[in-house]
Amino acid sequence: MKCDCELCDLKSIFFATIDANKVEEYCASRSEKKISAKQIIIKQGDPINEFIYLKTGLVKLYRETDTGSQIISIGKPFDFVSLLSVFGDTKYSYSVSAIENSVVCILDLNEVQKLILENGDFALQIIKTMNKASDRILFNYLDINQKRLFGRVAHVLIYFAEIYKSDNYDLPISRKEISQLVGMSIENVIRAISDLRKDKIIKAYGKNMMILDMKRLEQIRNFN
Amino acid sequence: MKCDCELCDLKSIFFATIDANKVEEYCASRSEKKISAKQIIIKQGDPINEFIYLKTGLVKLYRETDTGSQIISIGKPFDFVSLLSVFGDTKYSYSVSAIENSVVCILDLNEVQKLILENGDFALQIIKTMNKASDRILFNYLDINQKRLFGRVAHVLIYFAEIYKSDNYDLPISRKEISQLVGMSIENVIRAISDLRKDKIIKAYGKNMMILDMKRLEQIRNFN
DNA sequence: ATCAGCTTATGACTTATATCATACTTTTAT
DNA sequence: ATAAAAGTATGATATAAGTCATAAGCTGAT
Repeated sequence: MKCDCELCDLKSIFFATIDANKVEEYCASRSEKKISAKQIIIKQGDPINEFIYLKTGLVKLYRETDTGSQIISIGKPFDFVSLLSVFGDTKYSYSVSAIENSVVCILDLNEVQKLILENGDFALQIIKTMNKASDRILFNYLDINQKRLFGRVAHVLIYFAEIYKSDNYDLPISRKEISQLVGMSIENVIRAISDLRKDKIIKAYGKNMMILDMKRLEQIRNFN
Repeated sequence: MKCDCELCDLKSIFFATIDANKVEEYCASRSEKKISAKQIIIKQGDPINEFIYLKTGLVKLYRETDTGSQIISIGKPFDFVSLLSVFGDTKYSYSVSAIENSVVCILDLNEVQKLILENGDFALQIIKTMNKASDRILFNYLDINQKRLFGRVAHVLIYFAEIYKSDNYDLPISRKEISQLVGMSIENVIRAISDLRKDKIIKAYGKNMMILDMKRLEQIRNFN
């Protein structure tokens, strides 16, 4: 199997840090797995022995708590989905499931560790990439937490508009999942979406989402 | 300057991964800096060119936002205080200041990077340590966010009891800082502490904090 | 084709938290 | 030593969010 993803961070790191002939070797050792929407990729409590990143699709990182499910982050193509605790723990403390049909690339964790041990350039690049990624998750969380209901919902709607690079897209997650992502009750999330619709800031029909007034939506995100 | 901290993670990593004669070299190249309480160690926006960890004392990692100051985490001895974004960004996106008189160890970031490039064992250990540390910050944050006012305040009081390994300690931070740490208003944090005192779960006089009924406080943390 | 179960939706009501006002205490600066 | 500023404290009130109840619309399994 060849590494043929144009934008793959890991491939970029491979090519930037490993001899060309060895790259093939690593690329060949990886495996690809198709995951259909709603299927689980990583289960909280499972032993960590793979290094997984997302090739195409969309996934959610979440954890089960006494009070329900809490979504930690949405994983986009080329995100390291096994990012959290992959090198720091032996068991996953969170789950990952596909919210769209997805393809993940799977490398043996030992192989990646061996590469880190043997190749300093690779190690440094991995550190940089992971550091950046975990920062993004944390600061995104800190940002959301500063906001109130409407700001949080607006944040999510704009977030997906950026992922899909369009103001008209199909929401990949349910209202309930939005509520788990922003930490508000499902009823209030639905109400907020309804109100935004009534104010003609969005057009929302079921999963279909159309942002009619991005300026105002951004204001709501920034000031609510 | 020698590395003489019994529990220093970095020293442990040095000794576990570097030739004994080279360890001395790295230990010598580091510098120690005394920071008195309330002094700033890292300022949001500053360029990142040092790798800093805490030798003694206590620090807070925080960031300034439109709505005020948000405390991200409390740094304990041997925590990497420049953990976030140190390898992933060029400028600090948060500040660090001492909440007790502290001593930090400072290494040149280039030296650490060189070490990562040259020494795979060192690289892997650093990745593991940092991965673990940033996980702890994120999951602590996720935990707090599941709780309501009383649970959050109880969480903080128990947190410091664990740091000081005692049920009777002086709070290193003000009520206001607790409010910035748990994301609730200062008045309600004060009220919660007052109520816990009235219920004889704690004895709080100014900064002095004495946990009288740890069982109940833990219950409050876990179920509120 | 139909029923069960989930999602979306909305209203009524409750509760948690924020905000405002005020007072007293402690710390800091001059 | 004293004034100013910051921290602690508490009550009253406003507001945001949660919860409960109910219903209509989808979706998936049999």
